[in-house]
Amino acid sequence: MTPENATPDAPAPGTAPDAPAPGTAPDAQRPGGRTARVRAAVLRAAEDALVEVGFAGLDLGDLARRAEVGRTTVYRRWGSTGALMADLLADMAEQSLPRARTGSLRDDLRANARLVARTLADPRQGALFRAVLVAATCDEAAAEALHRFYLVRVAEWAPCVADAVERGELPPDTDPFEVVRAVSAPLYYRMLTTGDPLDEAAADRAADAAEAAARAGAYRRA
Amino acid sequence: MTPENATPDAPAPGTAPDAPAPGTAPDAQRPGGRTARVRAAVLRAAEDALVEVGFAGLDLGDLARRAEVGRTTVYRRWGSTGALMADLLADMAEQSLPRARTGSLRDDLRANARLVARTLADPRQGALFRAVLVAATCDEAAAEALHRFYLVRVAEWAPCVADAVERGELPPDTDPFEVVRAVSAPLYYRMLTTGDPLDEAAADRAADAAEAAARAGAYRRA
DNA sequence: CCGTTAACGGGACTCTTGTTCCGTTAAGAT
DNA sequence: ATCTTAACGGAACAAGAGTCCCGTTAACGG
Repeated sequence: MTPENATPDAPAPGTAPDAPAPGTAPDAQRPGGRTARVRAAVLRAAEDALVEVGFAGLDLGDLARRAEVGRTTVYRRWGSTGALMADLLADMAEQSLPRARTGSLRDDLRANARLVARTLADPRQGALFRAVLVAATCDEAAAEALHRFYLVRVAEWAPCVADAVERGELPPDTDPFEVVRAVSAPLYYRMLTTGDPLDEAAADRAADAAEAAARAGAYRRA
Repeated sequence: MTPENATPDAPAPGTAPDAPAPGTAPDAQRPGGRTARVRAAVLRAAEDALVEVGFAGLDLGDLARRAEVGRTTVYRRWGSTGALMADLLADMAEQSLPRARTGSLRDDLRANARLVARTLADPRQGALFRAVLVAATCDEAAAEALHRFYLVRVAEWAPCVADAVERGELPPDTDPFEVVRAVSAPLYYRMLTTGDPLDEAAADRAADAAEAAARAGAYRRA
């Protein structure tokens, strides 16, 4: 993500050397300094470009210019915008913020809802998330990366719900993942299908609705 | 939508004649027979193409070939894929199915949830909806058309909730639109962020959760 | 039925996107 | 320090998307 402090051993996705001869060595090539620097610069440029022109307007040639990298390099290493998005999502998944621990289900869910709403409402982050969602509907690899990304995020917050179950606030067979998803869902739906703003009121309503439904047992397993 | 039985007076969106001279007549040109036929053929072709290659892979030249229409015509009348999607969405908005009237809030909401789930799970309809959502995040005109589309759909089902309020099943100041949206939201969220199937169980859970939250007063106004 | 002109359609043209070729640079091993 | 070669980058090339020009077709008004 960030240019310099990227993990230097970050491996490119499924990439073959220049001439992918049929009998080449299996894997693990040369991920050191320069390669990592190029990757970081391109991913950073991709973020900028996504915010400005969205996924549909993404052009690998333009990316190369922004990242001050050879056009050929970008085409060779990622090949398609979808593959690049998958790589970017893998990078994003490593930056989840830690969940809240207020001790109250209501406040934990509200904290989550407000975080999501703030993220989606933020000009840069919001545009980035929309672009990434778009990419996932266009490219299979990006879709898988996106699913992993949300799995990581939801798993981070699920313990809030599990703790509430433990405390007896919710039915014992409540599915924590479903409750966390129920908090985000209305916010994403609103962003996509209406032009209404994602303010704190909307966030709190989403959290409270999820909590009420969970208490009523709407998210019990099987 | 369908090739032949399209309304013959369907107007193209904001379109100027071949040479948009500054002092031309205001509007309402010549929407008769041929024009309407071309529009229907192109919109139909657009649906097919969206299902096959998605919004990102949409190419106006290819559309012209599919619709057996001059390439120039497509570029002139719509100009961009976004404008074409806006036109397609306006067309789709006229085809809402009527809401359920079971007399029970629970069954009405379940009927709505199952309809949404079936639509999104359908190979053709689902792909079309995903493509349209993508278009809305890429193009301002398409976004507005999409908002109108969902407003129409939600308004069709809102009376189910209003009737339940009338019957005393829900708090009197419940916002019917928000309840209807709460039914769809988890289904869209699931489609986008996980690979899980949209089956009847998921639909029923979405409906029941929305109902429980509504009963608890989570969707009261102000 | 006839005239006017909005709208259509073919073909040439341009500019952008993506690929290929090959020489250059620097990572990693000895 | 030196060698090997993975990975980078420039330039030429091919393919395709979008635009322009201008002749043709068919709505709509009289």
